[in-house]
Amino acid sequence: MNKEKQKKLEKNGWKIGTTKEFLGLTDEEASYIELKLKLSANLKRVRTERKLTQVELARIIKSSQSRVAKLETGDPSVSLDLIIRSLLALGTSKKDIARTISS
Amino acid sequence: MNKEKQKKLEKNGWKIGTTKEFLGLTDEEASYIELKLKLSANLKRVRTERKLTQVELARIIKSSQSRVAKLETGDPSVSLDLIIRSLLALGTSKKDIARTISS
DNA sequence: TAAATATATGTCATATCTGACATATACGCA
DNA sequence: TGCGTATATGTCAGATATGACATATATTTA
Repeated sequence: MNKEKQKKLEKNGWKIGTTKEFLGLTDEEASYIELKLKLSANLKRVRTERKLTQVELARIIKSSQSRVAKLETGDPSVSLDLIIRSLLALGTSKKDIARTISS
Repeated sequence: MNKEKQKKLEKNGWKIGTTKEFLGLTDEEASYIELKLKLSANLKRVRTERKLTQVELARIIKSSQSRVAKLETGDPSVSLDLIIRSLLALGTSKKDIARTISS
């Protein structure tokens, strides 16, 4: 996949028009990235709601603080698998995950 | 993660009690696997509805027939990322994906 | 303000996922 | 039955994701 495009995408809040057309993403690519970003944002929301630090979450999911940071900032190196597993580890229900996806 | 457990899980239709307790999975593991299996089954459903062969789907997602077979049989070697991307490539909406997840 | 705490970024060796290939099995249908 | 077509399974080299670490940058607290 296209790491560079996604990296760019995550940084520009100043765009004119959609980032999708700016970067020339296909519909699938755009949807996929959008999905990941939504779930990442949700993960951060859930963690902070639970008043956990990134270090604490890292312990729970048996990872590291740096990876949690990457999870939450939508770093292109993180997989949907890890995002979903982290959400599940925090007790997020399937219904909530579904809600986030279709929102 | 635990490939062997999942591999077992996918084969036994004859279990007594839940596979989860039989295999000693944690709640997160069980939910995660269940999620993947649901989405895999959905992918197969969508493909056959569209009257596509595995070879044709493989072309669309730029993969191979064998990987498509693995996608659809819930092989432990396939990621959620690939399942989701395949569904998106077939035009499945986020709403539909969400429905599958919370079903 | 400074120090403490939390989060972000960069890098890397290793683990896991990937497409591709060979080959096996299943399912028609003549 | 055998033959054509579709799907499943096994393997592997190369690609991508991973946890861990160092370190930079925010953010909070005294």
